[in-house]
Amino acid sequence: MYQDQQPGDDRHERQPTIVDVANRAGVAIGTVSRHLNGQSVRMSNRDQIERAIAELGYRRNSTAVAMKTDTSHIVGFMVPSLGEFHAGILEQLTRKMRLNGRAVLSFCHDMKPHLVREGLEFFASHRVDAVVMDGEDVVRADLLPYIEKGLVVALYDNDVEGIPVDRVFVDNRRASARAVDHLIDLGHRRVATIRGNERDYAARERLAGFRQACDARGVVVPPEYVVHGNWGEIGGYFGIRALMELAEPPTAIFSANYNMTIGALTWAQENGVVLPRDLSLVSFDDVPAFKLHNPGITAVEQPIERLADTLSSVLDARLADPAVMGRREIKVECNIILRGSTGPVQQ
Amino acid sequence: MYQDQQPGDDRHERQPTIVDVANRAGVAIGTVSRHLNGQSVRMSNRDQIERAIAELGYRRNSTAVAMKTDTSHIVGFMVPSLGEFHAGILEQLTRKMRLNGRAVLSFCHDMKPHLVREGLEFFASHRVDAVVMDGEDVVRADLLPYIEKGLVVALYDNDVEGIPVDRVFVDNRRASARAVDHLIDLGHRRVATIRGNERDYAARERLAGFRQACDARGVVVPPEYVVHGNWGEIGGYFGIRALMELAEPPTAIFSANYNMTIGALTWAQENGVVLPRDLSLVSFDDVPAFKLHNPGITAVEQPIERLADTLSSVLDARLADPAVMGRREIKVECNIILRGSTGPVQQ
DNA sequence: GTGAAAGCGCTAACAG
DNA sequence: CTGTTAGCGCTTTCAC
Repeated sequence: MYQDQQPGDDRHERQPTIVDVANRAGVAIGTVSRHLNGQSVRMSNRDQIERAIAELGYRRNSTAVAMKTDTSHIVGFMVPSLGEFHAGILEQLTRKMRLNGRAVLSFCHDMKPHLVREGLEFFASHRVDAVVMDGEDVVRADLLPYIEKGLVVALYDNDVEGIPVDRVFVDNRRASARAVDHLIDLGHRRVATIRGNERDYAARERLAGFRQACDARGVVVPPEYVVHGNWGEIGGYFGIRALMELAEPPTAIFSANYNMTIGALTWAQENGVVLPRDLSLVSFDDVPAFKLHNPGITAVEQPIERLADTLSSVLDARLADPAVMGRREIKVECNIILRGSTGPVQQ
Repeated sequence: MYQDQQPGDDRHERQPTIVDVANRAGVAIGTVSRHLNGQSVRMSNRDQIERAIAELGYRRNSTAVAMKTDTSHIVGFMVPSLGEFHAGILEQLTRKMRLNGRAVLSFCHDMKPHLVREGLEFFASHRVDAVVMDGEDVVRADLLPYIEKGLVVALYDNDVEGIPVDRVFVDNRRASARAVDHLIDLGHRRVATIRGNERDYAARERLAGFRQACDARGVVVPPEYVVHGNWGEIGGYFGIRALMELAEPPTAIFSANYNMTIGALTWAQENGVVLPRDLSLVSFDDVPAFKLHNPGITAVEQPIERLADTLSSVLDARLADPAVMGRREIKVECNIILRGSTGPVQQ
């Protein structure tokens, strides 16, 4: 049934182990292990070991290490999907983690509860050192038991309240307020927003920022100036339409994310609304397409690299000593990139 | 120095193991293991085991399994960076792999040889089932030893010739030829290209497609109509400039990737070149920004989902039986998305 | 079917 | 410093 095990067979010939190295170097495996882990070893032995390793082509079996030490040097990354923002975070996270010898295992849950469970289960059973995730609402119920079992998790982008984890967010509220301030500075008084899904923390914060800026400057916002875009492109498309078909349409719009902005732009283009003459538009999230667009889109830029940096240092600290410090919540600031889509109010 | 180990301490209380389950269920660990692996077990035992698992909150330790079986159910994914294309592949790959209980571990090598070595080393030592990677030229030298040691790898996007691995590409040549055909159909005779880095297989193929289409239609391509864009945005920017400042500038350009197209578009915008009146432009790679651009950019769409699908079935087959089948090279077709950036030649 | 037992490759005591 | 040894949690013989 099975092929004969010819010597020199194409199948894996057993990889050399620490035992082989020890034998060849004429020392005990303990010594090899110590050397491998950077502890000091008599110099002559060190050379012997190095030599044996090179000759054998020995490569440490990290699964064995993981099993023994209960740390895998892998961190899990769980997101709904890998659009520009999350992909950017993943890329930077990968870079940062690599400095501590860790790699990132990714999982997309597509907003489906059974998939978040499956992913969490995978992570936990593979003993990832930690998991970083977008705090979608769908994860709340499932997350808690893992955390109680000792899983280290860090949330970003979105919050799930009431669970004891570290958090790294952008200062959604402040950045939104500043973006809206910019609109008001330009003389706009009829300013509207296309908002994200209300069950998301980020959406609530961005809306709060919008309101805060308007209130502070005495700009009143009629209820019909707040439309739901539900984070998506079509939401943006119909959102702007609802706004522009009002008897008294806004002269400026704050769109709470990239996708909705794309939708809004599409509608504007189709309907001959020219920016910034007929309408000023500012978007949360900056993406390459906005720079290229004519006119360029004024946008709130999330500092992806800093987010990933922060995430990774929070995790490093937490992993170095899981118990010592209280839960942290860090907010990082955004930049506002001024481009041509916003201009003085006309009239 | 250390905290007292209070019972109920916040630190990990030892997770239940298969032994605990066996004890609680009153069977031997072998029986539990068999049940866990889907082999048949006496029904009464099955129930006992299930029960014990539930009560204990037992979770299989995949690192132990990995060590024992020498398969981790993890596949490595190595790319230079996570731009739109690679991120898309990763996302789909994640989805596909999940169906077979695998997850994807990613690593960005930033085109630095020492990082590709580090990544490969990480993958190998963690005993990934396979690695899928963009066949960048930088990996060639390092890859071979791993393959000889039995590492399963699949290449996509770009080739590294002369190594025994599976390959999944887009039909770069054919797709390019079709895109250029479209230009010629529109009456263009002065057609130029901004090409990618010549050490890359994809760049060579796309150029070959360009040439092939021109030759077939009797369109002669003067040497100065082939400019090097080196895959990047600035390459595209200066590439189009070189072309348009020619005494006899082209009336149509085929840009060999997304980044160079962005650069070209930027220059065109800055210099009052309006598409498609003054110039027709077709790009390899389709990205969201192209749909939004005014006019929309005619582009070759790489079928990301199909690529990932194919990659994952090739790997499934290979992993099911590493020896049985010869190396495979699969080419998948692209779609050409016609938009407003290409039009009949003017004059 | 099942239980007992032998490891997988490694780390971390432990005694020297 | 070093060698020896006891496991980590699991799969997989091997008898029964």
